Amino acid sequence: MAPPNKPSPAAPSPRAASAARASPAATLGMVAEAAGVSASTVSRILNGTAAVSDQKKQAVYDAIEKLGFVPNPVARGLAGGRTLSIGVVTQALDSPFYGSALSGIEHTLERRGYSALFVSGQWDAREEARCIEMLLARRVDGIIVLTGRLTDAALQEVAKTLPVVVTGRDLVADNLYALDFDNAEGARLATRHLLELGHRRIAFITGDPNHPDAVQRLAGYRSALQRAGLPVDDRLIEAGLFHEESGVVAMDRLLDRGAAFSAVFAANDQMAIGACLALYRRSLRVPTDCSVIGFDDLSMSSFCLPPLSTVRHPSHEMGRLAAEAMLRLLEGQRPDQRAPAPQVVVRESTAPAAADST
Amino acid sequence: MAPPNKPSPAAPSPRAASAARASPAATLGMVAEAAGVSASTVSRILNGTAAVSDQKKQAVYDAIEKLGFVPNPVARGLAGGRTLSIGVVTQALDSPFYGSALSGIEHTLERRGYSALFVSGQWDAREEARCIEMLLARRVDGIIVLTGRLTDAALQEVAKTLPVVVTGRDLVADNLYALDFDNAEGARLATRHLLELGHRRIAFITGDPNHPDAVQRLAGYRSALQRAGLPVDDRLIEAGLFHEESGVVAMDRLLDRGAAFSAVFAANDQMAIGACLALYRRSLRVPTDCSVIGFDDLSMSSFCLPPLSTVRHPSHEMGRLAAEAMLRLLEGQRPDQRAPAPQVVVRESTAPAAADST
DNA sequence: CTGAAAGCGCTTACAG
DNA sequence: CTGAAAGCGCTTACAG
Repeated sequence: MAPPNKPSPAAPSPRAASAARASPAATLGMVAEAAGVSASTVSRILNGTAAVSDQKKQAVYDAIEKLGFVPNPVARGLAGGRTLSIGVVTQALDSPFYGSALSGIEHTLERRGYSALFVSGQWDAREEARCIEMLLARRVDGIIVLTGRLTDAALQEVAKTLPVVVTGRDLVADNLYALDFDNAEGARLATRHLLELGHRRIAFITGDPNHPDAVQRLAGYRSALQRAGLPVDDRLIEAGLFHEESGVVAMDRLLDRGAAFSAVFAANDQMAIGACLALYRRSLRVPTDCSVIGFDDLSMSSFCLPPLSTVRHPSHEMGRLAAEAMLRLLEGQRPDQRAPAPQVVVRESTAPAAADST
Repeated sequence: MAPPNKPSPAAPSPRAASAARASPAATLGMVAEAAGVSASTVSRILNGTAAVSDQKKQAVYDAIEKLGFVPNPVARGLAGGRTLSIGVVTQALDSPFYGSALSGIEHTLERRGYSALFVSGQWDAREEARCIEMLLARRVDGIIVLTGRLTDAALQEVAKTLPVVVTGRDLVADNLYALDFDNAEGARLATRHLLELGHRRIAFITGDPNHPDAVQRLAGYRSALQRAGLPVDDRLIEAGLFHEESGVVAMDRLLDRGAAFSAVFAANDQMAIGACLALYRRSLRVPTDCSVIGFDDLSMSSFCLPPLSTVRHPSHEMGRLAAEAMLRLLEGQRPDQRAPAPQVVVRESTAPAAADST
């Protein structure tokens, strides 16, 4: 419909042609020409940057439609400084907990036109720092850090460059939002659940002591015991590394040293699952011989044998909330998302203590 | 050391300043100036595009060091057509199988300077197509598709634009590499393992019939039975959806209809785990009352109670191989990576059939 | 071996 | 309300 004003000045260069052998890929300039307006105008319409007459607007939309134009985010990123991408540093892509959080992030970001760049820090502060460098180099618009081992100071430094949201910390700083989860309270609840069932000697498998979650959960365990007027017996505490195998090792050690307990609380579900296997190997039944409770409520935990009691730490929702907080930061607003309160999920791995073990 | 030839023409613009409040971010131009060479020369050194005298080379490296210069991949992508990023379309970020594959991809790509853009197709062909559009718009250098529901034709179409590697298919096309895994053989092996244990009535829980993996595994099951001269009884086949819950539902149905069987083969570990729970609910013991074998060998499967027998489908390695194939395609070479042969992993969920059930 | 110049596809002051 | 122009930070023919 729009009359071709002049011959197209932009014959596809050999480079462009090889980059897109299929469709030559319409550019904003081509849209402008087809609609008989300037490139600036097309850009403004696309970004809602300025009011444009309805007439031109329609012409532009028609041209976009006809040419199948999709703005090039790379060029957009270079010119405008915004790439519509958010960096996400996680510990691992193959973790049941983090995987679910990533999926929560992806879903809420994508419906707002952002895409996520996932990089994993491998539980190592130096790696995490490298991830952040890389994300900075790729000019992401913001960075979400899932817990991790970076210092608060390092995070605040990053926040001087672009918006940051971090989970698992209690930290306030400019251009940064911390979405904290009450791990201590969660651990307290888990321990209390066991106490209420009549258990008095409750073992604890802690997570990696370098991980903030681990120390908070240990603190919660201790505090629940103390509130109940019970001693904290260090011989009942064994360290794991948050994965299944470390749970079996920890439980083996507990058992080998002849520690007497009628219940175990593992600082996460994966270690609880490992602990159950160690118990099984010795023909000890859960929960008859020993109750076990985990932490996180992974989706797989309801399929354990027996289904695992745990404390709910909604990973998918945590991811969603973190992403929403990032969106608010990007809009220049103060985020206000709050993590849900921890809550015990009672399934079948915990039972009242036998009369003789109380 | 390099004498400042002329006053810097590039005072940081207000935009650049706000985009990087912390460090002003050195550019290639600044490096060139500091080293007393042209931007072209710096670019060539960085890319090894042409021989450069050692003298200038050294000056440039010094300048890069001093300024802490990191090339901007966004600009690089715009100018050179290469973004050093690979799009990966997966089904879900929170799947134990795919998560592990993604991690294999990430590791091998990152050590070659590429980064991965993960997007998930949600088990939906239309979603997958959208993911690919998005990746194309972001100008990734190549796309890895983990199985998925796209037609072969659609994939070939994408391969006209950029290199594609896809898993779970047997497909040859230009600029595309299919890394296939022998699902049928794996299923045959699993079934044969059960047969060798003396089982004669073996139930099968298939995966989503729209998924190629599912149909191949079903075929393998059938073929093993036939080779053994046994009939295929459709009443012993029940469909699941590849997740745990569908495994319990399928097993419930099998049990409810009074089908007689002494062993079950589930088309993946997640459904096998679900099946075990259903059995447990009815006080049926694994493997005493019923043997169960899965497929995939997820890392969690060795922690099941009892530890699950399965066929090894090495997700992490599959990811690594797919990424390596992509790297070769990018180098203009023909990939030659082959998926490892399937292999039964015998653990404790399978046992000889009781005398009366053979 | 090395520069100057044009260009990648957009955005954004700057002027109407 | 709308254009022309400059610029984002690189790469790559094109000429020496």
